[in-house]
Amino acid sequence: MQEHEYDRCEEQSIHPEVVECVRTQMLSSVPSEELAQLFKVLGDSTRIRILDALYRSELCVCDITALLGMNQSAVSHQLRVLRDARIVKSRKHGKNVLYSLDDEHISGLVCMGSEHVRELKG
Amino acid sequence: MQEHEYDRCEEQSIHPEVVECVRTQMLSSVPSEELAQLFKVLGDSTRIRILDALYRSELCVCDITALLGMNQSAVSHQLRVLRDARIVKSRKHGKNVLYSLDDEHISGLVCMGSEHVRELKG
DNA sequence: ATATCATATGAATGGCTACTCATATATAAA
DNA sequence: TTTATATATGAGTAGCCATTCATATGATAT
Repeated sequence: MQEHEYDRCEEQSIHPEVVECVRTQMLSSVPSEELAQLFKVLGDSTRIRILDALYRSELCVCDITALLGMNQSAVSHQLRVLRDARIVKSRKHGKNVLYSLDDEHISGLVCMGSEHVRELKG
Repeated sequence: MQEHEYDRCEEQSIHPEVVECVRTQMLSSVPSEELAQLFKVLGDSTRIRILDALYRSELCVCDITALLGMNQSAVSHQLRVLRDARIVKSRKHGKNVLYSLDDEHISGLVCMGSEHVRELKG
């Protein structure tokens, strides 16, 4: 995250040197589609609430359903999205399926995101 | 993130005590709608690419447009989304408008997210 | 085996959103 | 002032996605 003096702007509409420099760095960098996919999965309040709950305890589907006051089918669909993204994992226990967070990065992301949100208001 | 022994599951479909306990903690917790909104903004590859570029240098709109090889209008629309979420900020410089990241949390989120993505493949 | 309970899933749908096109605004240059 | 350039924005549209409904699967108990 360097500083740039923008005296170059005066002459041309674009600044090919800067653009080329940044382009080079970007190429070896973020796989944007997959990263966006991860954030997309986190970008739904139902899924955030599920993660918020699972952060506090391993829970079965009907518990989550009760917690959120939602349709069981809707919850299962969202759990599938979270499972596919390997954000949560599940294990069978009798008739129940118990869900829990699969990765420490995720709680980190949620914490850091919450901080950002908190600061925007404060 | 406590452990739970799930012997309770046998008798009833739901476990009211656990649910109530988790519910209490959740109430004083994440404002899920706003947090989801933040992640939703990050959940688009065009916007991720813009952030990836701005992480490396302050850039004007036409530079970003050239970098992404996209319609200028599309870029401006996405910059607006990022600006509204206070993820990027802008300043005028002659005819140009220079954009840069507004918040350190964001680069942190992108880094942590990238790590998650990287581990899923590795 | 049958009934019941917990979870998963396919199809249908309404709402949202990223992009395009056309155009407006704003700044600078001639 | 006129012209050109940079950016912003409103309307329109196509594609995506969260939820619901109906149903399937799978496990336990009777």
